[in-house]
Amino acid sequence: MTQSFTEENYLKQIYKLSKKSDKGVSTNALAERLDTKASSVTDMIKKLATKKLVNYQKYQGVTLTKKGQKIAVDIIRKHRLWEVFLVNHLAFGWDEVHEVAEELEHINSDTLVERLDKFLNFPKYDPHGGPIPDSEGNFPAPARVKLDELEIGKQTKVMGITDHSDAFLAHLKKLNLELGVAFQLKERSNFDRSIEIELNGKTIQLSQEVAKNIFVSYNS
Amino acid sequence: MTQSFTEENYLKQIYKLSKKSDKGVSTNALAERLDTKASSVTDMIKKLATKKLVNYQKYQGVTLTKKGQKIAVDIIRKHRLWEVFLVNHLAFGWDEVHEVAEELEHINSDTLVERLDKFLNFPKYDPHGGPIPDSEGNFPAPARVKLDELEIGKQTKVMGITDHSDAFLAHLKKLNLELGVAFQLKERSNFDRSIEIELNGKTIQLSQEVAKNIFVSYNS
DNA sequence: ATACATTTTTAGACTCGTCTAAAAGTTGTT
DNA sequence: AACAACTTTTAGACGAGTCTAAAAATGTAT
Repeated sequence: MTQSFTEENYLKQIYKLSKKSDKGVSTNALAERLDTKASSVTDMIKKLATKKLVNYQKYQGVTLTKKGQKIAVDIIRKHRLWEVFLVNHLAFGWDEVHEVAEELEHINSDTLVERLDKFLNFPKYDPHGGPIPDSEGNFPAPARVKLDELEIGKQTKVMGITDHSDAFLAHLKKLNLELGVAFQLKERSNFDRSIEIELNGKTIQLSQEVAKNIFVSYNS
Repeated sequence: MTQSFTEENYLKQIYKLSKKSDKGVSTNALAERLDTKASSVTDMIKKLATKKLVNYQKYQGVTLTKKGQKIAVDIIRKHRLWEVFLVNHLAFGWDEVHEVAEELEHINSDTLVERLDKFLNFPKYDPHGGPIPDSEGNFPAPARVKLDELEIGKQTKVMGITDHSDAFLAHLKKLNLELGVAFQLKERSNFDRSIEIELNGKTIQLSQEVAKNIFVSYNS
């Protein structure tokens, strides 16, 4: 069975949104991400459900089946491999890359993907730090990135720090930011690159200085 | 203005077919190439005509406008550049390449194409010998290929010979195969690679031995 | 030059993915 | 538990690209 460009985009977005919470993905959330209307989303979800790519019950949101998940992960694999190619070999900046990769990820050829992977030397992470799944769909351990460079919106976890001074440790302690603590990056100021994170329902501000010294996991 | 995947394929095929003769391209020929029905072709041609990409009068076949031609040549450029990439860098065989390039040629990014061109070192010919137009749409001089390696169906011209013996020259003379003579390659036997060409309305058989010693132009 | 064969176009219908407007279901508040 | 607010689904329509069947135009014989 084969999917259209459009179906693939739905599956990819369902995948991404279902990482953010463990409930089914809502119609509205999907509509917003795909820049379309809720009614269109309902239609497409029904279609994907008949293809056994998603689990769906009216009003209850949607989740991917094993089959649907495999396809979604495969698209992410392709997307990230192409990003590596564009940045490492075609001199694209990490910020120019996304749009083009968005098109390339739908090219359909297993041979192409495997040979590209080999050509790129089997990279584990894309230029943004995103882990690249292998052809079986297994992700490598999440990459560590500086919190200062994390993408807005990411759900993440404290993996380590670079500054081990007592002052810094004390500062973190006061904020309850210990190793392994999970939180979400909400905003980054254009002015001073200070950030706002949400931890246990509380919103906390961090300066760029602090953010630079914290390593967090970069998840898919 | 932007074109769909499908429109681009129509333009490309119209371009290719109009090289074969100087009349307008017929609806049926196009239908066969695009693996669709004549009625569908008529519909699409009307649409392309309103977009000023083709010249069209009912029952009189179709030709490309300047605009349409530019788009077609651009797609050929992309197709051939990707072929070079696949063969030279991803270890594809020249025969595995076409299908994938057929998809890649529709990726839409000028930046991508120009950087790919640079990465590949501005190649002039693709792995089959097809000339690669520059970004302005200008083709380099046609490549010379051995007649033994020319694709079936190609309209071509004698560009040179490698065997200069009297016997060979006499043989060619008898067949009217002189420098500059135009003809079309009709068939190649799977058994002994002898070929059949059409020259001035006459069909002529040539052994592989002869074909190997004749250079012909490889046109777009 | 008329009749037959072939090519091309039209007419109407279908699928895919989308939309708007309205109905139905869910959630939160009091 | 009932109302309001929001979310989701349904119903009906549309554009793109395709199809079949039939009509119109063109080409080819004799």
